[in-house]
Amino acid sequence: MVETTRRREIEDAASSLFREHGYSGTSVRDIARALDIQGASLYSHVDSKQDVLWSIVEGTATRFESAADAAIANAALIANRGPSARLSGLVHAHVGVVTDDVGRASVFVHEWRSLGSERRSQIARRRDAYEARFRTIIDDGVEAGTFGPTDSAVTTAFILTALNGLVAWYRPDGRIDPAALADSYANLVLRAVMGVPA
Amino acid sequence: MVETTRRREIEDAASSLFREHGYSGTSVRDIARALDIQGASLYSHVDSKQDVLWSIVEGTATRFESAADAAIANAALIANRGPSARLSGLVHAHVGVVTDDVGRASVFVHEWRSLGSERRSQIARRRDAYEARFRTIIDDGVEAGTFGPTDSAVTTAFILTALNGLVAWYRPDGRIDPAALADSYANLVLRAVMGVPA
DNA sequence: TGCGCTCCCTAACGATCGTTAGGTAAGGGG
DNA sequence: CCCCTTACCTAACGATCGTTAGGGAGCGCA
Repeated sequence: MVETTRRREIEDAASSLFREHGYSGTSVRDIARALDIQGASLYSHVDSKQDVLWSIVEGTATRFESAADAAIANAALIANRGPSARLSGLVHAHVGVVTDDVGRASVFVHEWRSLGSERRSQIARRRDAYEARFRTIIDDGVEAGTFGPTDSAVTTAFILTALNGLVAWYRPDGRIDPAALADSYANLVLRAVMGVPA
Repeated sequence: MVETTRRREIEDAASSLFREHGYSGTSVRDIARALDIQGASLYSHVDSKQDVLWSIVEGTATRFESAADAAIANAALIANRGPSARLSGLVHAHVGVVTDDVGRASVFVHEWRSLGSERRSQIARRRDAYEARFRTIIDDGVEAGTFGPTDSAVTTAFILTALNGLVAWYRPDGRIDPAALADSYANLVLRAVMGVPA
């Protein structure tokens, strides 16, 4: 029930199981088996299965928000950075959070639907606010003429789903360096929003 | 057990339930309730719950493949179409399949992991082949100098996850016309792959 | 009229689900 | 030495899971 090392191990095991089989495809006994204990023993550390999901989702949401905050603060520090640099910063931040812990990021992206309705709508609101950061920058860029004219809602959705799609294929033991990946993704995103189409 | 109208109604109901709650989050009795019959009555039309999932996934895989085939055949017909036009055709085809039936497309994208291992790996193979069509065109474009230099594996993953991300937010009753959406997405993809970064 | 076919029913099966109750063994601090 | 805490156990609960068995109502065709 308290925050211990064991609690983190439980959430780590749950993250990779939730990622692979989904929340409802994973039983409490599955999580316990990954830790070599009995299903009922989990309840010494955890209030409920929902409680575990919530910890993972809430914590990851906060990590995304903090990373975006830092990126924006950093852009403000180096004064007068344009929409391109700010968008690039957001992309780097987002990719960084994903590559830092793909399991938890994947659960955040896909399994928040399994939350109870109050918590689910809280996450939905925070997601909308997060998405608005991207859309605002895009609107700014379009207005300034830095970016080509677009439907900013569609463009934002395109970009964010592409970023979140990382959780579907990124593997930390793969051949791709996280920093290089963030650069590639930032370039793809920037080219997509900049002017002059085909 | 045979292909009837009822069978299609079952798969339609199952698609939207699988989309909303996932395969293992949806019970046979849930599907039946959507059709106002008893859970056990489904088994007059269906061999198993897995059978329903397989029909949806397999059928949708075929629709994606056919649409891509048609797009490529069309590009070959109008001789000498370059990588840009061919990539644009693939994007239009993909978006068309998604907007045509978001429920089934969503199940295809997310729930194929719930298939048994033989069927799951069959779908994985067909997905790889489908993805290769995109990557081949991108490689061609890079070689021809039409597209900017990139890691084509990363770029392909970026594009395909962005396209598949449509199932997360597209609503057929929304304000967005499917044809206009396909155009927007094709433009975003083309700009992303074309040269001259930020 | 009667036969078969389609569609759906109730009842029940064994398994598994999340969760609770109550107990035990080990270790550290008074 | 005793006590408290931490970490785990076994056993069991009621609910729900996918699925099967067997039967009945309605319709079309002989």
